[in-house]
Amino acid sequence: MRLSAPEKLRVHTATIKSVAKAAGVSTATVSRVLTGTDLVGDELRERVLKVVQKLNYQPNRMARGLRGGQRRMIGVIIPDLQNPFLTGVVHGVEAVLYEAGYTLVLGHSGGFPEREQAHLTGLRAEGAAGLILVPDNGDGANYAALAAWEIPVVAVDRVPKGLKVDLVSTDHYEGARQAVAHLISDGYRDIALINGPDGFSVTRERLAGYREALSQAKIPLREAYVIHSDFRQLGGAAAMNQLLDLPKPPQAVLVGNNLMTLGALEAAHKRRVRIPEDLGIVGFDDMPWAASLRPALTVIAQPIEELGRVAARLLLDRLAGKHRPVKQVILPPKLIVRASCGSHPA
Amino acid sequence: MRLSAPEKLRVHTATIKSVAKAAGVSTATVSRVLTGTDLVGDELRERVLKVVQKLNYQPNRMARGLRGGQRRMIGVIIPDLQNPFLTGVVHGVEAVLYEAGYTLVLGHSGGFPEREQAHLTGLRAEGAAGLILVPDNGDGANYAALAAWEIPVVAVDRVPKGLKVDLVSTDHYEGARQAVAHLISDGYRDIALINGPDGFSVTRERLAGYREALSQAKIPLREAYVIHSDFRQLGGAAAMNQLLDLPKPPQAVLVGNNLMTLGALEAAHKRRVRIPEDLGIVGFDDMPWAASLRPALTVIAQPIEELGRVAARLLLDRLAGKHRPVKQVILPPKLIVRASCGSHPA
DNA sequence: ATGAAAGCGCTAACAT
DNA sequence: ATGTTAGCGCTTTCAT
Repeated sequence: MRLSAPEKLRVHTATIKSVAKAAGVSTATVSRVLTGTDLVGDELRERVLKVVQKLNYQPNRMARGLRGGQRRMIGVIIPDLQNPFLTGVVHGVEAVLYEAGYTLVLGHSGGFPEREQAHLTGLRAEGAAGLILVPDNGDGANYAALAAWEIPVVAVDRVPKGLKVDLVSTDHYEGARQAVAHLISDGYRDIALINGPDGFSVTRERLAGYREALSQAKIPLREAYVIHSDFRQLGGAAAMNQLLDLPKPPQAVLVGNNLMTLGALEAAHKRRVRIPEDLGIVGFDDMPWAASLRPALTVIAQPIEELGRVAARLLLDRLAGKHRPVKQVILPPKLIVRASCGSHPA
Repeated sequence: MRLSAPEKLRVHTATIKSVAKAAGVSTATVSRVLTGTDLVGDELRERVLKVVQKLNYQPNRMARGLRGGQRRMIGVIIPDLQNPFLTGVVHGVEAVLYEAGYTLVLGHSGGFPEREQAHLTGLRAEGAAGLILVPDNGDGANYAALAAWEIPVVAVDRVPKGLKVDLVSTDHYEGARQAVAHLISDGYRDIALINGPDGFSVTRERLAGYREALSQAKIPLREAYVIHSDFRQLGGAAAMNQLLDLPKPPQAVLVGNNLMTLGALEAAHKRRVRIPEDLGIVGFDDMPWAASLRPALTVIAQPIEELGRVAARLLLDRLAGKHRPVKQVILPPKLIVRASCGSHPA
């Protein structure tokens, strides 16, 4: 698709040339005034500034970038714009990046590897200085090109397949272990796990934590109690239904993210399961609505914004030219006990 | 802040020149092959494509844009990245824009007018082809510059001060009217409104709808029942507390957005107010968690993604060069009755 | 301290 | 059908 009138569409904007002419100086002087790279006499500086003001002149970033200048743009790619965990991370990233004078460009893949790819190549063409990535569940082919493209990359929450980069993540193993241990101490024994999709690092780690807590309490693991869902609300509901349809339904469930928890809760309500009497629930992520749910939700809270802030700082370090080995920062989760699980009448 | 080693940082990337040399053709031929503007002989085309592949060449968008080419980037600015209503709108925008081959660059102001300003000038420098804007509550000074900058702009949800542009919005007047009328039909008479901040168009319209419904039922409006809050969770809680502290607290409340509703609900729970027996609640926006709240929430649902889609289409029209007068598209809201209001024992 | 001029990577007008 | 070249708006030597 081409624009209909490419020529006419050109907006008449002030350029460095028009400013120079109006101020009666050379373009170099204007550039110097604006970038502050070199001293300019007070009189000329004044004149230039005045004209810039009057013409509402704004240097063209493309032209600037072209001349080999510093790139001040950071790409951030997340799989889902509507997942509050992810937007929370972005919020943290931005707080730090903005402070450091970088612009953030946000892309999201919506679960389509080709979109992630499109954003990747787009950001490259746009000259992004660095990349913060919450990897989607592709086969890693996406990242092959990224490896060749030598800009700093930091991954958040999940390990990108086939890419050796810095990683910031919560300790999902410990989170799952704590949650299940808490449920056990409440008297629940038949405990299920609604986990993320197969293939994610988070998914593996949570499963490991779940196993550990069970084995610690000498409770055998039942395959039917571990379900792989899709991080989405509908998936959570489907998983819960599947569990409740079992000949021997679980007494408690640990759900692997915020949206799936919402779905699971809804499904339980529909079937008139009483929580926490008939079924205890612990969810991952403490969301603004967690306390207002029916019943108020016990959660494993991740330090969401901190994940983003740390990721941004790691990137800034690399951007500053620090060469150090690839690093993993693992932040601790926190159990927040509310009303969705309680003493089980075992 | 300057990068420490600007020179060394330049990533060695294939350019059109290196491709041309490697393929033994001129740069013009490479350009022609890649843009498809002109026919190129099969043999050369083959050769070029092969080299492009091998060198993993990616045309530099900045250089392209600089040459007066079409701009394919659309800026989207929202006040709050963490408000699911807003991310829902962006989702709708993107669906359409992506289809049309545009890239979306997302910025958010976080309630700071200077950040909105920064994004505006940034997008301008970056050469954005158009802008979709959910205005923040500034004094309109931000948009003065925007008016001079002659690119298409579409506003969503709120009327930007001092800017005459296309607008897409829900019928907030009708939404508020319906909600209050429903509460009245349920037997509630003392009905409060937790509204948005003063100065927003939405705020005015909802107040008008609220007034209309009351006057229709011949219920006098009480000033103390109308509270201006801030669209955030804490604000909603504070407003609810203020209402419940009144000598004569309301029997029902209409809350002006999703996050404030969460806060209001939490505050009511803390004070052990029974809903809907003691207090009926209707909230704006149907969110994924609305049905799982305690109690399930009656809401005025906005066609969130549709708002975004329509906005994107309006922008695409203008981008295609269609000149038509400024237009307002007002979409209908929908009342969804759940359990947070019910027959009131009047 | 200031100006002239080269050149960033690319496309398009002009040659051939 | 292909190559040569000018120039997009800017920064940055290199002169002066």
